[in-house]
Amino acid sequence: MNTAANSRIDPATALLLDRQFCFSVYSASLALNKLYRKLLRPLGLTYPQYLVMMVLWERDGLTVSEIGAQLNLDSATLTPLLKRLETQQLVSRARAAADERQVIVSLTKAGRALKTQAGKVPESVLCASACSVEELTGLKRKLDSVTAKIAQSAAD
Amino acid sequence: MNTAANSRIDPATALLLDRQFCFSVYSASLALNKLYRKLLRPLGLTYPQYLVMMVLWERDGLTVSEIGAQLNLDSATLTPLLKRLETQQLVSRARAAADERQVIVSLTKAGRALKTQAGKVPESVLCASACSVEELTGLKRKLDSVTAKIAQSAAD
DNA sequence: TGCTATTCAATCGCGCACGATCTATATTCC
DNA sequence: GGAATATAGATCGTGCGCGATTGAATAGCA
Repeated sequence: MNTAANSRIDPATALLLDRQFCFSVYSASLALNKLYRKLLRPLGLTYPQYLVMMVLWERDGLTVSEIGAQLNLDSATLTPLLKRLETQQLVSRARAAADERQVIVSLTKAGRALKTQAGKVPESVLCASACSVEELTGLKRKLDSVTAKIAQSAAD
Repeated sequence: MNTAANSRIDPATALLLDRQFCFSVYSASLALNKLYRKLLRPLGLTYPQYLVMMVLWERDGLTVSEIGAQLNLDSATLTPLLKRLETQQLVSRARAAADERQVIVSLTKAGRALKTQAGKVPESVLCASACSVEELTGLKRKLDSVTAKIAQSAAD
């Protein structure tokens, strides 16, 4: 299907072309991170911490694995992050009674309260992008489909 | 222009919408990183190291700042990374005679030789994406334009 | 010329990501 | 019930990113 297109690539320019798309994603990610750093500083959150909080705002009392499944992160990343949120009194962690292997992560009152403060963040980001919701949605869909393919290739 | 669209956003769904686009970029970046980790393992490089090598393959003998300008990275990130490349004997670092503040980064013979080995990487990534060059180019262009806006907002 | 301001790289501290390993609990199957 | 297996989290080591600071070299200017 795209074999014709692929096979026509000049190896010399490929080292540039390749850099362009992947590097774009890489740069976009770093730029977003910087923007979020600025926007989230008042809340005392990093972007990954904000992601975890969003997951919990949507549904409280999840296990570490359940959070990880939504964010594609494993316990090696989440455990320390959750401990930091716990130190900030935004969440509490407790072993599940039914299955002592699991740790249930729950929002504290302060954690729930933070949701209100976070309300302005999405609008700020949207505004910073100078894009319409439709544009971003379209871009997201395409990006997601590429990510799915990439993730599959990375897996095996 | 998109003010109308922006002002119509329901704050409750915004916390989801927002996550969708930015989270897509974030996830794409992590997924690409994992793919590159696999592809670059034989070369002994990480993705950021590979980026630096690509910059040098294109033009050798740059200063740390010049490399940083192309990759949007500063010396706090690059200095340790370059030291690791130096340890691997892929680059050498030397203070510039003309301006002792600058450090010139040069490819070693092994560093230059690595370019050949890296030749297959871009094709592998393109293949993994299951996209045509045209699709990726289009996606890149849109992403870059958003990134430029985001970076500007993050700056001030 | 001398003094200040700027620039460049290095360093420090912190927080991700993640491959690999470890421990404790739960499940399975005999 | 008990041994083998599987699962959930925690831990360890390494490598980014980056805000903030430092130290050295240069540029600029009175």
